[in-house]
Amino acid sequence: MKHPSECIFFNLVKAGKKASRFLKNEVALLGLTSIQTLVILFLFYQDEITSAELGKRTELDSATMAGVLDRIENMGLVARRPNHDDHRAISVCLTDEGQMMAEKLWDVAEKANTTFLKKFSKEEVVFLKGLLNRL
Amino acid sequence: MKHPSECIFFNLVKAGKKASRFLKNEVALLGLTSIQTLVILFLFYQDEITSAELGKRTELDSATMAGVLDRIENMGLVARRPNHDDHRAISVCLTDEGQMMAEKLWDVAEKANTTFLKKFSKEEVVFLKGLLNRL
DNA sequence: AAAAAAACACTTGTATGCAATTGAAATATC
DNA sequence: GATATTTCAATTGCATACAAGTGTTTTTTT
Repeated sequence: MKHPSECIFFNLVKAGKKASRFLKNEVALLGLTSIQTLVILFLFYQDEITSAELGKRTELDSATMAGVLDRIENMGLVARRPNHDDHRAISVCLTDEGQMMAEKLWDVAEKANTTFLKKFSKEEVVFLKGLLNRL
Repeated sequence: MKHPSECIFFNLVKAGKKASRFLKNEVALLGLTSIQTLVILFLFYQDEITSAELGKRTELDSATMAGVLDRIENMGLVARRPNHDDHRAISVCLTDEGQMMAEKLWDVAEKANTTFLKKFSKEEVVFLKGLLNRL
């Protein structure tokens, strides 16, 4: 390593920030952040899961998840419901408003993916995602 | 996009977090975070630069930079010195203690890079870095 | 030279990111 | 069946991330 800019940790953190900023700008009109968007997209794919399960899928720990849920719950997009199978757990559910928001977010996210990856060929995208998933 | 886990923003944010956590664990013994480490490595490569210049190189905005510098300055690793060419600016300099720390950090970072990328061939690493830099 | 615009470092406020801890409930062990 | 361990959701404390704004100094424009 001859220069810190060759450090893989720097490269990956930088790329993550760039991605987060880009998505944030795309969803800013809807009043959400990039992380709130990702949480809602995962709920849109599968609803009524526990906070722990949602945390595993989105890669958010329970401390961060609590805050994110507080905020999107206050916006009326999700609801915390008691879980009858396990009294320690909660079920996180999209409200009707949350469902409508999720549909909009899905469209925005798909377009943003395309725009963000415009310069890359399909093969490059597949290769990039494959490498990232192996980290 | 059939599943939110295919979203490039999710992939990149996740990879950035994984990288940050890995480096953080490697440098934890030295009492530093991953971002503090990267800032010191950039200073080790070129010392006595302004906060703005350091921010450009490390991709930290001035608000974040102020906090990071406060902390590593309190540890005695860097010093803020007046800039005689531009009275608005400051010069950020490694102290003697900071120099010694930087040498240790460089070694740790090099080893961590190797460990983190163990599964990947040289060609894959070059390709990955190339793709990340084009984002 | 005077006025306007830009750059520099910093602060504030809000949103993650994460280690460590808490209290309650479920599971494992004995 | 009583006890120990684990799991769940949440909180606290500290470290980024970043938009917006401040006061000071420099540069540009007129």
